[in-house]
Amino acid sequence: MNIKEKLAELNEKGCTLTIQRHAVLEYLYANHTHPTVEEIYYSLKKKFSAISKATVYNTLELLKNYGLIQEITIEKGKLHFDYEVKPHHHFLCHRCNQVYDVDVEGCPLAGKEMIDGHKIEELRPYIIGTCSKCLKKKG
Amino acid sequence: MNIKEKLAELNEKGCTLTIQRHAVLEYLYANHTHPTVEEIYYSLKKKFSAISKATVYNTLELLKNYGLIQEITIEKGKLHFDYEVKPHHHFLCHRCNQVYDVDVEGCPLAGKEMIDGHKIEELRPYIIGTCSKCLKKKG
DNA sequence: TTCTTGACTTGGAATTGTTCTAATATTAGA
DNA sequence: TCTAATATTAGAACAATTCCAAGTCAAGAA
Repeated sequence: MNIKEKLAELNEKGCTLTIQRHAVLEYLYANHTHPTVEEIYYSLKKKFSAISKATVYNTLELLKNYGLIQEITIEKGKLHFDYEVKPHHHFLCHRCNQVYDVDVEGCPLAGKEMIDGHKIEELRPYIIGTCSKCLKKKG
Repeated sequence: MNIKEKLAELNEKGCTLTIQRHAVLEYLYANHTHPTVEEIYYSLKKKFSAISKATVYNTLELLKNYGLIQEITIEKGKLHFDYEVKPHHHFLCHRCNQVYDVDVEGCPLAGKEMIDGHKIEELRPYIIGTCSKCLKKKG
């Protein structure tokens, strides 16, 4: 889903499209690197020096609740965010703390609505390890 | 793996078996409810009134590094721990914040060592939703 | 056993990440 | 343009975790 579609959806659903909200969504659209809240905040500060951390948190929460972005809890103690909401695996390198997308086919949970009597609402398939770049450094 | 085997493994590897470390491992062995650090700390306080939070954190980190327990980052902002280290899915209910084990067969990552050039060291397959108990409450 | 050294634990301070709050600013509709 | 509702701001408050210095304990040497 491109950014115009997401903005249109927000608009349709009656969400006020402030410049800050636009900026946060735009930032995630331009940076598919799974940034942390801190990274988003400091990057936006460069353009909108008055933007507040609370606004960044509120906006991320709002976009998440509209189903337009994805929250990632792969790294302990801090949140990452992803523009892409289609279910896909995330890989965290415990050396450089970079989060990568990885493609895994054949997940048995795909499309499932219930498991053990619990209602499935979101999949968060995470993998921890050492990324290709850090493997090379090792030598 | 039962607790005696884990204690033996610690001993073999030259890890000092203090009463605090024993207590933390014992607590996880007796409570397969995926407790948070806070829950572990306050439960142990009842028996060992002098135990410090730092020791609980240090011990959990140590046991994790020995591969004897598992850290769970399913809930934002806080850690849960699991005595069981065999890969299995965890389900977080976003209403009651309870973490459940769920059984999912046929994970395509099982046994895999590499993905996209990254070295896989740990799988963290998480699912978010509403648990069976909370689904009943809803009505 | 006593001594010594290194490892472990403690309590509290410091740090980090997130949420809350009250005041101000902006928006959309009348 | 006015009004009421909503959004943003700055900083305080809060929660989870890590750090630190001091004291304690454990294992091996004498």
